[in-house]
Amino acid sequence: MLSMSAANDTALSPLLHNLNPEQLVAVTLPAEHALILAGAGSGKTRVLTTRIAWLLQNGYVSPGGILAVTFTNKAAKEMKTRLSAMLPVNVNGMWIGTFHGLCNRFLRAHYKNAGLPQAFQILDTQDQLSAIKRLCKQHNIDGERFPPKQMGWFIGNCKEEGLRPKDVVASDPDTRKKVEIYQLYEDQCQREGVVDFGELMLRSYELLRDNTAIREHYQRRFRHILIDEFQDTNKLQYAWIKMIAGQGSDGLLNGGGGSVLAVGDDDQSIYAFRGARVGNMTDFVREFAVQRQIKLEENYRSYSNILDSANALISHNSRRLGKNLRTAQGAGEPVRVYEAPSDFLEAQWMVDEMKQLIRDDVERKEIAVLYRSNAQSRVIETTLFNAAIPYRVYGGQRFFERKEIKDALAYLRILENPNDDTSFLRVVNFPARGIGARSLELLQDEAKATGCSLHDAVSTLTGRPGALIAGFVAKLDVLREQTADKTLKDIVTLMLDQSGLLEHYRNDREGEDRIENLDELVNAAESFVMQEGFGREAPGMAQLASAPNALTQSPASQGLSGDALNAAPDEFGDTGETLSPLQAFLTHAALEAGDNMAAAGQDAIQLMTVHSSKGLEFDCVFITGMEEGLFPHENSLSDRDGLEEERRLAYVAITRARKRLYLSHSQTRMLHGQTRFNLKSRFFDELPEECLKYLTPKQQPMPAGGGFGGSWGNGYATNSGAGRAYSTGATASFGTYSAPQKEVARKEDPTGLQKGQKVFHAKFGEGTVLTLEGAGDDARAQINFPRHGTKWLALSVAKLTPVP
DNA sequence: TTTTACACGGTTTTT
DNA sequence: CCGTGTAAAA
Repeated sequence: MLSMSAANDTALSPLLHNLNPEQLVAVTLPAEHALILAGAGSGKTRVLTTRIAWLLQNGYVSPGGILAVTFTNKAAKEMKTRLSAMLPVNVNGMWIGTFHGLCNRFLRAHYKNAGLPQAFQILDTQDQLSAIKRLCKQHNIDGERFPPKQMGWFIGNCKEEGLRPKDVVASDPDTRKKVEIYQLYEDQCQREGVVDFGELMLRSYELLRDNTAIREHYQRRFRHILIDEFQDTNKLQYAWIKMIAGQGSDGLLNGGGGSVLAVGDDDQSIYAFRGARVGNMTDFVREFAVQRQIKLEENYRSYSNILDSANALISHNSRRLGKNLRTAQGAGEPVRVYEAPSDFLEAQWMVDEMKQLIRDDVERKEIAVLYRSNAQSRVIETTLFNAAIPYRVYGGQRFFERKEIKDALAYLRILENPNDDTSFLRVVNFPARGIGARSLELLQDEAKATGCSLHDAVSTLTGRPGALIAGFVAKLDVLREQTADKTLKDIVTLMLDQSGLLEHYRNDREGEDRIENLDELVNAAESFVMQEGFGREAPGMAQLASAPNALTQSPASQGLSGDALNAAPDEFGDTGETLSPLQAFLTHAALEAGDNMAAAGQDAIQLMTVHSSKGLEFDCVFITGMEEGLFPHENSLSDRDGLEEERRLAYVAITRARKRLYLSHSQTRMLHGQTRFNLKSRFFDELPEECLKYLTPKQQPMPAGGGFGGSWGNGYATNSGAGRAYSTGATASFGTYSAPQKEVARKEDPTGLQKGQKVFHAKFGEGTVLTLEGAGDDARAQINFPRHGTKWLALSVAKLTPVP
């Protein structure tokens, strides 16, 4: 069995059926470091899961020897589901999860070594921000010079770079102050027993780095490490992987670590803005001395007109690892290009087109609208709404992030940890109890002076404010007693009642939705208990140990005695320490903010940003707002890396489509209350003509000497004009999409400038006008200066000379 | 303490 | 245009 070759396996194992040659190679790789370049729609997830199943089935590794890391909970869940469909294995016991989820698991198991309380709570971004705000107020830090948001960003970045306050090189006073705040923040978190997302990663990394026994244990244990979406890893995550794989240039390598299989696609790297480093892919190849790179280029998703367009577009990027998608499917339909006079009419056209598609029996959920920025969804939503077409928007507020849910969670957290000051302050006066800012200031001063938590400082306060806060604390203490041996569901119910949250919203005329959500929280608690099997078996780490024969029916199970599943927790004596259901639930809430889709219509048009479309696919895709300044976004135009990321974004968008792809752009667009004139995106020029079909007459290319890019109707320039057309909703009268654009006499702009015109600026030199905005004194122009990038200039201030 | 007014800023996002 | 957040008034 063990000596069986891959070829024989193919014949015998149904696992390997229907894999193409490259996929088969990837799945059956020997135990060595490897990089898989998996193009869009090339069956990446399938390869990853089949690889794990294959390793397990052939007894090359036990379930405990696998470490599989993803970025999103969704991806982790998908992997688990597919894996358990292939093999009778207890996937919940396996180390398959997100970076943060796995770090959490790791830190819980070794909380003592990590210097954390067993029940540490996790701060999400909101919590982190309010913690920083509180800290700044406490220490009289100028919120103007050091905005809390930026501080959060600064702290997060430091952690991603693996830098503690002492490690940050601060040359200027501003940075020194920031580092000081960073240190204060760290102290505060430590004191309150909370960690933010960055801390989960960094603390895990440091523990591995500094504790030889633990490091070597995990290096021995994880024989196969699989990383999904490798192009999205940041510096710290890569360092973490090196550490756990026993592969590093920092003297901590011992060669005994497992094999790393990195799966990624440099062309789909779209998260540089949040710290992702595509460079990790090349670093990985170098530092791990990777011998095998496998390219998965066979695309099973799209027809070739779509694929060729994507290939042509992305070929304009430099510094690629090099990859070209191909398909066995035919050319398919051409990519349709549409130019609208206004964003509103663009939406109108799109809705008309959708109606036709729906008439042709395309399911609504197979139609997706992609846009670069969220602001664009508004017009589309209203148009769809008016047409009574069901739709759903991705990326709204998520369940555990809603205000009322966060309030409820804060109460629960205080029950668990009375020293959680963030949660304390959040709900001490909500619902209102007559505890004002003044009283809280006194309390905070007292706590600061004594160095204790707000909860512990309460007894020192006197007078009416003191009594009120003491009352609040007493109430919670009673509630803590009451809930001590209750089920999670009962705890939540009791809390909702005793805190007065439910009553508060019952008295609120508009509180119905909130009550509904709070009810949903009770349900969530109940189903969480069911899912995790609390009350029957020991939770958390113990669950891991309770699955020695996970592969019960597998022929390989005989080879699994002395399984790493058992070894891990036992060796460190952590199995006895388990999280209470409430603690586990709170962790779950922080780590999985829940569904971020709007209420699920059964069959609805899908609306989302290009970013959130990654990993999804649809029969028909509309990519809207393909305009200069929007896509590529103006903020990304200044440097080449920015532009290349925009191009990858467009590549991701295009490769979402299976059968039919529409690209549309509009001459005018309402943005920030002003009508903007946009040129069509440069990306159009990078697509192969033979794959395209113009639904509107093609714009004239911009003459080399500057000049004028296309025409726009002045009639759409005013708000009222667009507004009127909008409210009539007279779809029949919008015959614009087949009719050629009216050639409107070009009115001389009062500023004397036109788009595409070359101008001269004393400082920036010669440039081209990209966008004109506003009028009179507010008039601004976006100008691209080849030497200095793209600038926004106020025309009333900047001295510009037109160049012929 | 709650309500109302004005200023400000506005890519992309997961954990 | 439109939501957020802080400052002033009821």
